[in-house]
Amino acid sequence: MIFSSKAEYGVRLMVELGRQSPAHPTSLKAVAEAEGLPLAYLEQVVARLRKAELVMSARGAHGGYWLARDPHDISMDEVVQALEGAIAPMECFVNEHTERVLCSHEPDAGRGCATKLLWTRVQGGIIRSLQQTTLAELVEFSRRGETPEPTGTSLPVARRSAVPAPAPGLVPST
Amino acid sequence: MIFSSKAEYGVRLMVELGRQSPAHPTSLKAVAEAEGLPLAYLEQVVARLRKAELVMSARGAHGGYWLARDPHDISMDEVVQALEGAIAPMECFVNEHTERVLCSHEPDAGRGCATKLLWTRVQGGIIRSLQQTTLAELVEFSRRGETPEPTGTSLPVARRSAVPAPAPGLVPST
DNA sequence: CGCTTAACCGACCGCGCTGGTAGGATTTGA
DNA sequence: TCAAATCCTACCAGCGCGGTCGGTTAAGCG
Repeated sequence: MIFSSKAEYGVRLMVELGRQSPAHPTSLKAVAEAEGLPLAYLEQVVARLRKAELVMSARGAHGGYWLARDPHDISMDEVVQALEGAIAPMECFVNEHTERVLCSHEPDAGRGCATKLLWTRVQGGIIRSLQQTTLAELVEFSRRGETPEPTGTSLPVARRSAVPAPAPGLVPST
Repeated sequence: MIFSSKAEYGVRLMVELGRQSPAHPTSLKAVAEAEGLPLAYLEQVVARLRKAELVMSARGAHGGYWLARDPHDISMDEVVQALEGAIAPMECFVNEHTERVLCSHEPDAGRGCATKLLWTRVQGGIIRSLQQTTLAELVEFSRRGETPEPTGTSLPVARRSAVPAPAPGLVPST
């Protein structure tokens, strides 16, 4: 799997906060009950969002969390990165050293590294998808149960068939 | 990380086979030595490619492996899928049931699932990147050490700046 | 025929990460 | 002073990853 539960829970938490008015803080307990998630684990998740300054917090009774910025100004690549760490297709993209997998992705002897080309394209595809989605979109989507534009923030959609359909048979083996 | 070493090794193996003339089989040992990979582990990797009918094999002395099809007709999403299994951002995309992470991605009560929208877009981004890359491209890239078109199979490249640069600061925390 | 090469197969295994839980300390409002 | 909440650290079981090992079968060669 590409993303861990931290990403799932964290995004849901952000959406939940986005659904609230930013005036009053929302307690984690409320979110945990609304989404059916373990409270103690949510604490770890929200800590990452706080360190990334995506949410703010108030302690004590009637404390809680709220979005640090307008949902329209929060792109999901920030959120996912805060939760998951670096978005990289292979280990060597983030840790040049200290890795197990044998990887000669350095530009060795002028010969191009074919796999690095591939992974770089994939990384670009992922990051673009995340950057083009704002938290506001997800909040709105969670309100209506309907399908908005399938991709892109507010780009001229038009050519829907350019996307070759999210893979016809992409959930088979293993 | 998104991909495991199986993907890395498997893709390298496919590129290596693509560099050979398809007439005579290449032994795993030769590939292992050329790429500096553990032979015994490569066996497991190539077994997946064989089951997916991407490579063919001959046993016995002077046996080995070769590509089952022309590199131009092999898109990398087939290869990666054979190696990694389903390309899914979250567990529930592949196993509707039998999962640990709490995930209510079913269309529950008409309310849209915001995270599923996001993960679907990401999945689309990945799969598009993989589909648009052919093995032939990687083989050619491994011959010349130079950078060809940064993305797209053989599309009119032109607008390179359409890609918002593979993330400026996307390798920080964790 | 026997030797060598190499594909094929299945069992095993250490390590690190994931997905939590437990318990407490601190801050704030009532 | 009590309750509600954030905050922080430590701990833990399970399992997937990245291999290794040993053996079997099949084909070429002298």
